[in-house]
Amino acid sequence: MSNDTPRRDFIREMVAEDAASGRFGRPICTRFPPEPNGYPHIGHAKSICLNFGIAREFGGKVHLRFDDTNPFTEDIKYVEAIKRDIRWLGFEWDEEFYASDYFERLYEIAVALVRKGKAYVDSENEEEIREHRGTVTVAGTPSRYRDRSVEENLDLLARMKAGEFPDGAHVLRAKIDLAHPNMIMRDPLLYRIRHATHYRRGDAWCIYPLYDYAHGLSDAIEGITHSLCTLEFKDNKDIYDWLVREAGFTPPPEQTEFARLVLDYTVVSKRKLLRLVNEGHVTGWDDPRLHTLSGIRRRGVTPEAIRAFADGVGVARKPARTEMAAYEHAVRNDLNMRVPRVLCVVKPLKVVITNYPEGQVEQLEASYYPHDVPKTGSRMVPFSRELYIDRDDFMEDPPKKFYRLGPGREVRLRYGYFITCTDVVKDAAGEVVELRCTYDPATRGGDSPDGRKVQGTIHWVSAAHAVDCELRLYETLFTVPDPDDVPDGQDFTSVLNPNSLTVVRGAKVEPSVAADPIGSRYQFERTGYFVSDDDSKPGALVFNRTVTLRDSWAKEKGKS
RNA sequence: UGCCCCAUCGUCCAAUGGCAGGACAGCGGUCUUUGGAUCCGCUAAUGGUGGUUCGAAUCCACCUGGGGCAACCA
Repeated sequence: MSNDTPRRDFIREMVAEDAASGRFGRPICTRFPPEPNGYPHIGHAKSICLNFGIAREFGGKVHLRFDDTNPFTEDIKYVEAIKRDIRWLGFEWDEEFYASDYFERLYEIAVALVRKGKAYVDSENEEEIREHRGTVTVAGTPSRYRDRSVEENLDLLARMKAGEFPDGAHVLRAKIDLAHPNMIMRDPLLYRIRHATHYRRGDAWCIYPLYDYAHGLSDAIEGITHSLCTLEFKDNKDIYDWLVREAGFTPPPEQTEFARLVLDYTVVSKRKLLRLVNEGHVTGWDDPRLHTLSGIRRRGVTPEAIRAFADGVGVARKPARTEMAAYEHAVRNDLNMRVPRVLCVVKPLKVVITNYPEGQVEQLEASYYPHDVPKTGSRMVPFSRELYIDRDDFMEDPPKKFYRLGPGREVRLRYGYFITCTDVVKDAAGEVVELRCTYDPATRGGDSPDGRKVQGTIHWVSAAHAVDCELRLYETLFTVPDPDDVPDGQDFTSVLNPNSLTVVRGAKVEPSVAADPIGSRYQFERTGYFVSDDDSKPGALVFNRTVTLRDSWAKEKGKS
């Protein structure tokens, strides 16, 4: 786990109390209950960390339960993706369950409710039911079928199950109160008819329980103690409690709500993700610009970083938005201690070292890690007469605070030599195409014996040895923190960031990385953290920028 | 408009009737063979009005503001 002394949020305090008092007479048991109809995202990660974390911290168990009660939308491919992503995050469930395995038990409970007069078959159509439910300010009115006899209800329910009726002909509803101030309690629907093939149960069933019915009872059946969900289910707690009580579960599991994670500049709803994918705004569910766990993974973020981020965000009841800076901090903080540094030139500018012997190649030792990272290792990087540096590291007419190369200036080539720019070569259009420099042979490795200081250190590669690569530079997918906060008549697609992806071809990376496997992470010194992409091939390397380095020069530039 | 939930630095989270604190961001400095990292310092908050109390961010009332609920979705 990423932390040994987890923050005591209000949920953990409650669980600690319940564990100490023995309230449930059994070990703490939580659950993660995804519906297998989409890919897990950063918001799920918070819930996973909470539920799995609590089970671990309190010596309890955690169940992975697929809430697969809607045959229209669910698919086995999503259960595989969800399992893969939970494991990637670093968690393993104690038990794996499916709500669809409880269909028989759930049906028995429904029959019992009918027998008790607590549920009835309603034969009004969808529209009538909606109308009769009333509104938030006006009470609903009972269905004309509400007072059917127990016998008739039992008969109808059995025939619904037997497949005698078409979709929509009848529903099973709890008999509570059509005037209830909580809309959820106005005789909520328990079962609907769906002649559809379920991805696990096939055609065994043609009636399917709704969320409110299946969820609480599934918790109760499994002996869940703490059922943690997001704020929007607060009103559903009434029906949750009603059902587990009517079904006779004691002590009943307790639902507690917390605020979902909302990350600035992102969207995670399945509907919106689907549109982004289908309309081609992104390349797929694992597009590195998306905050699906598959996108995050492809972007090069580690599970440890996500866990640290989730811990840092905390758990509370207040709906909140989290700044992207907090996320990026967690990512950099993790990568800083983890990945080797290598040299990569993004926009190459040729440099000829005029006093360096033609044809000579030196191998210079370059540490993989800076002095303050407790890891060791190094590789040799070739140095020769013709190099590339980044265009951004040269200015013909540099301002005072620009510490890099300019005419007549001396800088250090990282792990290399001090060089001084003597000439600037331009093409017919006046663009700088080459720099001519001299090097100081006494500064090999980057130190000058005479104690002479240079302002700047820049990265470089040897022109003849560097490997061409493609860089994919990502920015936020949206231009505004809240992509749903747009003028009337527009939606989140109107605030897509046209610069969310910049593909750089012809970048030059040092040869040491040429044969590394896909998924290898690096810091390209002074540029950012990168990971080799799934598309990367030997001879056609592709790197995703996971996150930039903090850049105080960019800030300084912005001031003027 | 009925019911429910919520309200602390710019952001996120603490303080559980007794000195409002941490993290991120920002600003300034230190250090530096990454304008990275580190280290140091600074800025910055209890939505409002009443009440209870020796004492209120905390308890109560009202107000204001934000969010959720009227799918045969979850």
